[in-house]
Amino acid sequence: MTPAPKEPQKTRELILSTALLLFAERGYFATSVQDIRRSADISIGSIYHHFDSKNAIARALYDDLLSRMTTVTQDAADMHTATKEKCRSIITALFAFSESDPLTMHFVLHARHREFLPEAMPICSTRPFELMREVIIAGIASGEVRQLDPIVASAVLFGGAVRLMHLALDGVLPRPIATYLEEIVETGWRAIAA
Amino acid sequence: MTPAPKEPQKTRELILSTALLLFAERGYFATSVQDIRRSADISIGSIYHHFDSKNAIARALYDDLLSRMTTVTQDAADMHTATKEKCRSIITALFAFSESDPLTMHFVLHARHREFLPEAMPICSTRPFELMREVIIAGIASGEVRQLDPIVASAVLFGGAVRLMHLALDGVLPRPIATYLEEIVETGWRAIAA
DNA sequence: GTCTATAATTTGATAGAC
DNA sequence: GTCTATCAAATTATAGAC
Repeated sequence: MTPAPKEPQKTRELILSTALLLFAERGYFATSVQDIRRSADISIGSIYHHFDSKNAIARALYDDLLSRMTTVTQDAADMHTATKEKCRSIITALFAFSESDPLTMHFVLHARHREFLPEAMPICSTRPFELMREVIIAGIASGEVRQLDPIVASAVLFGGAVRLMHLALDGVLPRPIATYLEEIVETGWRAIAA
Repeated sequence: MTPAPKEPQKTRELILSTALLLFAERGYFATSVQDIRRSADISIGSIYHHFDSKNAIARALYDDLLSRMTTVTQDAADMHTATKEKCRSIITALFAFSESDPLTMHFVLHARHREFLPEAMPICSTRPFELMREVIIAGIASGEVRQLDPIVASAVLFGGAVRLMHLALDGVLPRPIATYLEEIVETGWRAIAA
């Protein structure tokens, strides 16, 4: 049978979504290009037509997810003026993200990006995590947050939330992560509130 | 020149320490048995004499580090009776561990063990992390800790500390991790104290 | 733009001498 | 217990027809 020519953009998307699924499930190194080919039901040639290498697929995924996470975090912070509300909003957005797109969040939180993208910064030095620290620093400046090392304050408040997301993605949370939202925000905030 | 026969235990240790170094540096999949051979300056045959497979090396490392972390955590908790002191003691021990043996801690915190040890539990379900939750649960029962979901309380207190260890291992902490000890314990405790 | 076929390497692992 | 030599399979990537 003749191969049905598909729209080019669709194939590219298919490769990316298939790769994300497999990378999240087994990790980058345990996923071969053959695995992607098989799962997506396309040919090796097609994959290499759209991407230079397996690494380029991971890079495209990484760039995309980082820009999406940055947008989500930035928008969440911009929705409010009070520091506590900014923090709640960010955590809400992250929890929502991790429920609506668990594969992407899994790839963000669990993948050792530097193992296959050597020039990638540690995830905690990327823009979304910087934004969280900036919110805390502004909160300290305005007197809403205690005089703490911003690194410590971030670690407790957002680190606690991130930890919950890890647990959720590992499948060891008894309830949906959204149900922990209020408690984690209130508990974390109590730690750092002025 | 004739190969100098070494004590068997020494070779085994050498293989393990070399593998730990490489696994921590590049990850399990990015490290080949050839890499281990080259780094340890021994032969392939010697490696396969001591271990059945590359996987068996990782398993041995994993079992060892888990039992050491369990001992450290258990001992730290047993040194005190008050919940806050137990928590401080555990975090102190973990920080010390991560400074005295950063490679092992890196392997614990960063490695995606389930990628290469399919039957391994998520790291947060292992004994050391269970112990931390048990301390919190006992603290709630005794009235030292507020009536919180123990998962949330653990995430904020110990998750904050674990987050700092991640930052330290990623090399983005400006000061030695030990200098953050007091602040992270006091801040985390404030979140969950009754 | 998609395909099949295959090249070039590298991988984990084994055999057998010493 | 350590070594060298080697295997079979899998890997990433390319070539070239359609």
